Amino acid sequence: MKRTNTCNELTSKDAGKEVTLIGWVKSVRDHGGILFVDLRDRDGITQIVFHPENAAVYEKAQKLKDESVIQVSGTVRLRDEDTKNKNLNTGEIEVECSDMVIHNICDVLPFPLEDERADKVNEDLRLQYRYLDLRRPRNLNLLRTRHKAATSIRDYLNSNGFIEVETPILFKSTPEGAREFLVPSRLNAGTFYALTQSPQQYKQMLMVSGIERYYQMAKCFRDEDLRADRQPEFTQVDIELSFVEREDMYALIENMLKKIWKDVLDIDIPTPFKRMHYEEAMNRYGVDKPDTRFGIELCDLTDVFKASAFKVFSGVVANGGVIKAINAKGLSDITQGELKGLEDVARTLGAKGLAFIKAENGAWKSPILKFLSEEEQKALKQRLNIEDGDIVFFAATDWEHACAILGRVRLECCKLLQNRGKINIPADQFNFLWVIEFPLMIFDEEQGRYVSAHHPFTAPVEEDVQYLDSDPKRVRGQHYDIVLNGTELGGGSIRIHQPEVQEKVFRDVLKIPEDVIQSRFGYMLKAFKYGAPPHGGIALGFDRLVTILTNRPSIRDIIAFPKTQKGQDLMAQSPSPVTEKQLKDLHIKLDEDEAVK
RNA sequence: GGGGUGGUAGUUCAGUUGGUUAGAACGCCUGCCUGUCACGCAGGAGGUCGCGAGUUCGAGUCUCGUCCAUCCCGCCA
Repeated sequence: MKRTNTCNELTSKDAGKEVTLIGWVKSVRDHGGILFVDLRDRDGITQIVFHPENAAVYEKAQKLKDESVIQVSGTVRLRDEDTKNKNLNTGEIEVECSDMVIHNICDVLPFPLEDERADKVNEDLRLQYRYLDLRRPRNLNLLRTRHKAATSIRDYLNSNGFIEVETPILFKSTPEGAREFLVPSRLNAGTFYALTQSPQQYKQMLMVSGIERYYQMAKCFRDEDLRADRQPEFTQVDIELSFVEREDMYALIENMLKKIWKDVLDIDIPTPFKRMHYEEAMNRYGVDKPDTRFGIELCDLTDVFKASAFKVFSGVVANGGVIKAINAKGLSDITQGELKGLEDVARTLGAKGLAFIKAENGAWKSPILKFLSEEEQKALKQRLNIEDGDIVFFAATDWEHACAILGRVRLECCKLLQNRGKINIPADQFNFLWVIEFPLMIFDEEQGRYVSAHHPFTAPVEEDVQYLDSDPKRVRGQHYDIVLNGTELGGGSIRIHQPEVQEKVFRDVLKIPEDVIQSRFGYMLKAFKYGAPPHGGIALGFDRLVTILTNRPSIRDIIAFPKTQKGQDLMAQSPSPVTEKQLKDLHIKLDEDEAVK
C-alpha cells in the first residue's frame, strides 16, 4: 500500500510520472463518458480522471460514493490550458487512473462536510460523528495548530533547562478547591482517589526533590458546570521552578508566549508585557482580567454624590458603598431591547436596575435627571466627558458589585458598539497583560472566615507578612495572572517554602483545624522541613491559548473529542451505567431509583 | 440550582388568527450526458413535526410537564 505522493504535491513538473495516491473521495462528477474524482488527503486535493477505455476501472468508479477511501494508480497528465483549476495547488495536472483499489465505500453521510454548510449543522450531531466533523480540513488544521503550539512550548522549555515530569492523575481529594471527580478504590474499600484538579502539590514536591525546573502538559479534571471556555478535562502548561522571583517568571513566560505567537501565527508580540495592579484593574475595567483593547473605563463618582439630594445614591455612599459609572461613547441610539438586555445583565449580578443618562440633540434624557443638582450634572459632564451621542450607565452599591456590574455592562456595550461599527478591534491585536498584587485572602461572609484568593501555597508579599495576624485582607500575595484580550490565560505565584509560614497560614489565618491540616497537608509541611528551596510557578490553560490562537468561539473546537455541557461524550456515549458486579467490586451501592437493571 | 435561545425530511430552514394531502433548497435513488471541478438535465423516494399529557370538532401552531443541545449567572481554592 505504498503511496508515492500526497494529494497536495503534484505539479506540471511531474507530468508523465506513474504515481499512487490514497485518500478520501471528496466529490464524484460523472459525465457519462468521462468521470472525475477529487481525491483528498490531509494535505490537499488532486483530481483523478477515469476514461471508459479502461472499462474495468471506469465501471468501478461509477460505484464510488463521497468520502469513500480509495487507492489510485495512474499517470500524471498535464491539463489543457482551459481546464486548469487555479484554486487547487495541484490544479495544473490530473492523474489518469489505470488501477484503483476501493478500501472502503462510505455510507450516506449524516451531514454535509463542506465548511460553509457543516458549520451550520447542530453541534450535537457533529459531536456524535466527531470523526467526520474532524475530517473537514479546517478542523483537522485546528488540531495541527494545537500540535504546533504544544511543540513550540516544549521546544522552548526544553531549551531552557526544564524537565518534563509526569505526575499522578489519581490523587487524593482536596475538597477546598474545585469539585472533583472521585474514583473509588477497589483495594481499599470505602476510600476514594480524586482526579487531579492540577498537579500543584506534586510539582511543589518536585521542587523539594531538587528538579529545579519542571514542566508538564498536564491533564487536569474539574467537575464543575461547563461553559464555552471550560471542559471537565483540560490541559494545562504546568511550570514550576526553584530559585525564582516574580521578575524571573514574567520574563520566562513573556518569552515563551512570544515564541508561540511567532511559531504559530508568525506574529511578533512586543515584550515586556504591561502590568496592572489588581485594584487598578477592578477600578478601571471592573474585572481582574481586563480587555484593554478598547476604552469605556469605569469612573468613580462616590465623592460627587456623597451629599446628594438623590437618596438612592447618597444612601449607598452613607452605607460604605460606591457610585461608579461608564460612558459608552456613541451608544445613545441604543434600542429599547438592547437597553433591557443590559439591565438584565446588571440584574443577574445583583443590581436592582441600571440607571442611565442619554445625551441626545444637545439635551440629557434620563429617569434620574430630575434628582440631580446642577453641580452634580456639571461634575458628571466633566468627569465622564459626556458629549452628544453618549450614554452613561451607573452602578450604586458596594465596591465589588459595582465593579462587577459595570465590568460586564462595559463588555456588552463594546459588543453593541462593534455591531454599529463604532469600535473596531483588529483580529490580530493581542493585548497581553500581567495582573499583579492580588490580595492574599478574601473574607468569605458565608463561612465567616478568610479564604485564599487563589490557593493557600501562595507566598505573601514580604513587607506585608507583618499584617498576617492583625489585618489579613491588607496582605498582598506574590501572585500573577497572565491575561490576554479579556481572557485569563493562566496564573501562578511564588510559593511559601518555609514550613512555619505555611503552617501559620493554614492554622492562624485560614483557621483550618489542626487534624485537617495534618491529614491534607501534613506531608507537605514535613517535606518543607527537609531543605525546601524557594520556588514558584505558573499554569497556563493550553486549550484556551489554542482557542485564541485559532480565533475560534469555543474551546470544544480545538479539543479532539470534547464533552457537551452535561459532560457527555456523544460519540462514545459516556458516562454510562455499569454492572452490579463492577459496583460490588468497588464496594458501592446506588440509590434505589438510580440502581442498574 | 437559576435565566435566555433552539429542537419540523439525511442536512439547513419556511410553515399565516389553530383548519384540506406539512413545503423549499441541498443531499439521496433512477435514467441521460466525453472536460467537469458546488458539473448539468429529467424523474422519484423520503416526515412518530424531540417526547408525554392537556385544551379543542380539529394542534407543527395554544397550555403544562419533560428530555436534549447551546449561551449566561451561581460555581471554577
